[in-house]
Amino acid sequence: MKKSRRNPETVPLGSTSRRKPLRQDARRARIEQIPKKVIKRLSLYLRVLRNLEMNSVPRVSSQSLAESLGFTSAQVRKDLAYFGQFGVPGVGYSVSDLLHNLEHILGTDREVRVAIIGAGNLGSALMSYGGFARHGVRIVMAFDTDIHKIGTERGGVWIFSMDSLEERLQAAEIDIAILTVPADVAQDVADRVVAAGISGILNFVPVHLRVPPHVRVQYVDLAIEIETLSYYLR
Amino acid sequence: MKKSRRNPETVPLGSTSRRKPLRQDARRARIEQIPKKVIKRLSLYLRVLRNLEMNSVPRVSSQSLAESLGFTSAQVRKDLAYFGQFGVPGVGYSVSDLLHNLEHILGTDREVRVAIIGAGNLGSALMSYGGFARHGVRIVMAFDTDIHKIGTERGGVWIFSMDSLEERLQAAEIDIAILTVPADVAQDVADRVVAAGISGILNFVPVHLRVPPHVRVQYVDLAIEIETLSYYLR
DNA sequence: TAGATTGTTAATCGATTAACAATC
DNA sequence: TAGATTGTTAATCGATTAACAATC
Repeated sequence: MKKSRRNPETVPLGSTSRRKPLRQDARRARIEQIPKKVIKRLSLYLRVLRNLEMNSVPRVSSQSLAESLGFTSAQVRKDLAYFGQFGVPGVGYSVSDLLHNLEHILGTDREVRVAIIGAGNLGSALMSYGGFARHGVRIVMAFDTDIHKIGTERGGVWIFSMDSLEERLQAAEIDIAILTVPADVAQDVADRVVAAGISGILNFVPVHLRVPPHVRVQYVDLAIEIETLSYYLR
Repeated sequence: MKKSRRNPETVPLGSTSRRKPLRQDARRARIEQIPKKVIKRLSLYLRVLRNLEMNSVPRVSSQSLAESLGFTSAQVRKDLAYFGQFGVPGVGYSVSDLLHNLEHILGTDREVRVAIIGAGNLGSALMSYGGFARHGVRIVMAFDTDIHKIGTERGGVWIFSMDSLEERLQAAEIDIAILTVPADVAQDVADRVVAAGISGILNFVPVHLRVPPHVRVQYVDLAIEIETLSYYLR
């Protein structure tokens, strides 16, 4: 016997009452380890959906979502299928429904609190960078060793001494640390951040960090991006 | 009959006379399309090799190269095999030989000339960012529309008017454009840059760029990195 | 020589795409 | 109803790893 493809209480497009079963799906999904590539694409879908919502577009198909990012429609549907059923056959997806569902899955429906460690060129540029706010990301504080920077602020973000790192990270309930420190201290700083209970690091330092398995590190290495491009020049 | 695994005129470790056959290999490789992931790892190997050379380490095995980056030794050997034979069985790789070979393959043995389009927070941080120089990357010029910024410099890089974009990119023989402009003009700027003959773009703007097939775009999307991390927080 | 490590093949693993019944 | 589009399975494609003969 074939199992039904949708919950019995079928809900009309635009309703939010499908949210409860989804959470369960999401939890199950998390256990069977979703590929990181899928998560990245989810975040890209979210960006498109936000644009569509801003333009008051009510519905979107996997086809058009895919086209605006250069993917295939099958990939969009497969990615979403990891987490549940969000569309209506023959109709497509409700933009605002899918948007909220994806935000919930990614955890950006609540505030994500980040701290920037190292207020050099890159660090302080990020402090003033406006692109985070609309993704529910809040830069709460920054740290540096330079006595001239400590106690000042940039883009509304205060810079504290590295001496107070652990206690402030904990008190401020920081979720993610952005590392923009010199290469020779990166591992030490990472160790301290992890010891303070942080489990997500965005690392701009060109150094491979050794961290415990529960800690996630995302690398952003500008020189390597350029070097990769360089290969393809003729 | 089995074909010999190495050139007849076997050269001792440390010699550079193996370079000529390599170029041929590299060219063949380029035709049968190397995966981009391989190119990225090549660049990571290069980083480790530079550290080893700085510490006067003469030789390295695929095993130790892999360990310092969290890869497997098989992957290191497989990646290198796309481009030729660089090691000596039972001995390993000459650090300086492999380093120079990889630089040649990636094209960072010659100067890579880049321009930064958009001298906002991020753009001007990159202008002062020191991390590029040791990779043979030279930030030659920057562009902006702000009359107050035009004619000034930052980190030794001059800011020019966007009006002169095409002619200056060409005159200065720019290889790669770094895009740090507002989202709503990103596609327009990309079109102009491409029309000026640029075929490599490093894009910091959270917008999917539509470019001709010969143009390579690398995306660096900070908000998406954070959103991806956010998913993994508990 | 004995031990170590490469380059390469085959086996495995994982991700993408095509295709289509189910559904609106 | 006819047309459109989903969710999902199976087929394809690609990337990683294990294993080992060849080599130093």
